[in-house]
Amino acid sequence: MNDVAARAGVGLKTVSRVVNGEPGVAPAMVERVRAAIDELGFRRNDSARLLRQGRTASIGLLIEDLGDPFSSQLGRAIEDVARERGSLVFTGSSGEDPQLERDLALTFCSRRVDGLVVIPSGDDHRYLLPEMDAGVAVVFVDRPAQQIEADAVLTDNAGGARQGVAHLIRHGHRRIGYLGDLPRIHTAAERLRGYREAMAEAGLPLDEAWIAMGPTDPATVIAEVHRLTSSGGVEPPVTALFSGNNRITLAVLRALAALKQPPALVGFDDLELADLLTPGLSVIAQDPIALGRAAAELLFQRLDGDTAPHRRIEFPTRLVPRGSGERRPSPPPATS
Amino acid sequence: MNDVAARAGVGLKTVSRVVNGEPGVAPAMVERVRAAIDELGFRRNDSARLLRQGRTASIGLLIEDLGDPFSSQLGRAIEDVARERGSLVFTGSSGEDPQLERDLALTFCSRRVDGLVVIPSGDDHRYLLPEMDAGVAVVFVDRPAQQIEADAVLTDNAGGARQGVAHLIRHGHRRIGYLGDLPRIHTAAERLRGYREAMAEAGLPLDEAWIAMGPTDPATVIAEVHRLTSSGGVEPPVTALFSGNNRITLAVLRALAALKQPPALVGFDDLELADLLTPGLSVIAQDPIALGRAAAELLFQRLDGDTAPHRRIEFPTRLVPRGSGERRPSPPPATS
DNA sequence: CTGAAAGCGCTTACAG
DNA sequence: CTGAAAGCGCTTACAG
Repeated sequence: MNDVAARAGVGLKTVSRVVNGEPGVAPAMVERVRAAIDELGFRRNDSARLLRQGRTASIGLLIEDLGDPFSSQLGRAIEDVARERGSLVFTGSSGEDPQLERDLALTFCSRRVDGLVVIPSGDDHRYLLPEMDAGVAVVFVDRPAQQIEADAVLTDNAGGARQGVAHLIRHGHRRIGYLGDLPRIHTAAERLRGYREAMAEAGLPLDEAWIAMGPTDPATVIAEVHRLTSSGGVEPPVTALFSGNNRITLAVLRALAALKQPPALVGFDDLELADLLTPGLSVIAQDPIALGRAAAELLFQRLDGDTAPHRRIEFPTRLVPRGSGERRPSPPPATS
Repeated sequence: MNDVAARAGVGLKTVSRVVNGEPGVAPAMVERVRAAIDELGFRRNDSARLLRQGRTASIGLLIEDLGDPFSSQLGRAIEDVARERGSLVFTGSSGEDPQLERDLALTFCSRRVDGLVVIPSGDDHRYLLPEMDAGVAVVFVDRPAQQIEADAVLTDNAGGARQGVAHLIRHGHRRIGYLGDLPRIHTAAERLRGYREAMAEAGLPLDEAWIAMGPTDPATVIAEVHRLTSSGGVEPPVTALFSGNNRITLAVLRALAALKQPPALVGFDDLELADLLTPGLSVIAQDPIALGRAAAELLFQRLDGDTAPHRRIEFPTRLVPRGSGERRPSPPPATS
């Protein structure tokens, strides 16, 4: 900018005015400055500008894995809102690692992002308190903050699981297996709660052996499916399964493909090809785009000065019956 | 930092030394500065630091749609490399809109990102020349730059399509339909070329009516599938289809689900549930993670000062036979 | 309508 | 081992 001013033979402030389209500059001056800008190929350095203005017009998005469809659709929605608000977004994948989540969050804060949208992995977010006190707006999505009070945009996880399990019960199932993620993950715990509630509401007994909360790698999930559905495992086998997230559902589908009489199945989270399977996959769908939009809008509301108490927004789920969840129970092999 | 210096009763530079862990500070001083930092809750402002250092330790990632699995997996790979290099990444979805691509790219450049990784939508990237001259490193992925010379990391699109179509020919097909994206998109044009080459190599005649390059919304694709495969459309109907990308493949699968005698199908790009369909979906798979890694690594090589001529890296595709592409031709309805 | 001075929060290049 | 001065590229608050 200095160079432009020198070249045009004007003051620095005049260049600044022209660059920012501020009024009150003589047309001849504007012309001279414009020419100098073109000759020098000048472009305003927004980082310097924002440093002086005391904000960065950027937000940080902390997700589990950018490569996961749920996260990336949520991210896209946030990106869109940010653009409407003239903000740029930094993304960072924590890979379900609390330490990495913390490092990334603090790195973003060191860059002085205006705000943070986070799908948390960790179970203690007190490390964010100093940052929030310093004025960084923070909104949690998909899972709430732990150990601190903060805005949260969530799916009704318990309600969704209850809805899915009730659907299976309505189709005649009494022994229903549940495959979920580690219970330390909030969504996993909530969904398990929904399963228990649905069973209790229907007055059905529940055998703890029907519940598998654990690592969700395909091998483990497949082994659990076998334990739940074939003789040699739980006795009598379950006639239906509820799977707690899309990764688990994928593994369950692969396990069921090998069975002659597969149990009924409802999965939490929709999958792209779910309607093209035989039978179609019945799911409890959540809406990552709605979650992302709501989170970003809440964040910008806070940045606009909204200091109302922390909000907790909850989105309902949607049951999508496609076949797999409407299969009737087959009599247990032992009795047939 | 000024406040910390005042509080600790030391010079600004001493605080800077402690904060950055530079050697040569008396232990007692370090202690005093540390204490002041804790009391004030001070955190270094990296944006200011980087402004002084003349770089931003951030790169821009310009993709078509963060919500698309191909883009987001590629993005995740770039994120990982960037983290290894101490860089943060801004993401922006251009939504296949050249104007938006340009706006986003220039916005990133105004923030003075060190480099740009771009999956281009537009057909003229001369707007980037001034930025590249100013020192911004740019690497194109998935599609090459247009009208300018630049580094590019690509998939062997023509080779992949040729491989897929040859696979169909090997299984007895002679009339093969091709459903692709708009030919102005580089990958679409290349894949069509591969189709033509495979047909020519096999000495098969090719009817231009077998080719549908156009909008890829589901309704249009489904209509084209009907035109190609049912009587009343091309005569005689094709016995196999090659679909040019994952979005098209999805629509084709939905159209085929309604047919009693579906044609064989090979799709470009893999899909998550492809192996669970009946029959399994045969695909030409590309590797978004390898593309992303290679692009990011090339970018950082450039940032490290590598000034070798522009490079063009091409990754091979992989044919994954799963059933749909191995179906033999059924005799055309007219002859049966 | 125009511009010189001070400052955003840091680091660089020096001097002591 | 320590720190005062200048500067990164802009804007803010003023004075003319």
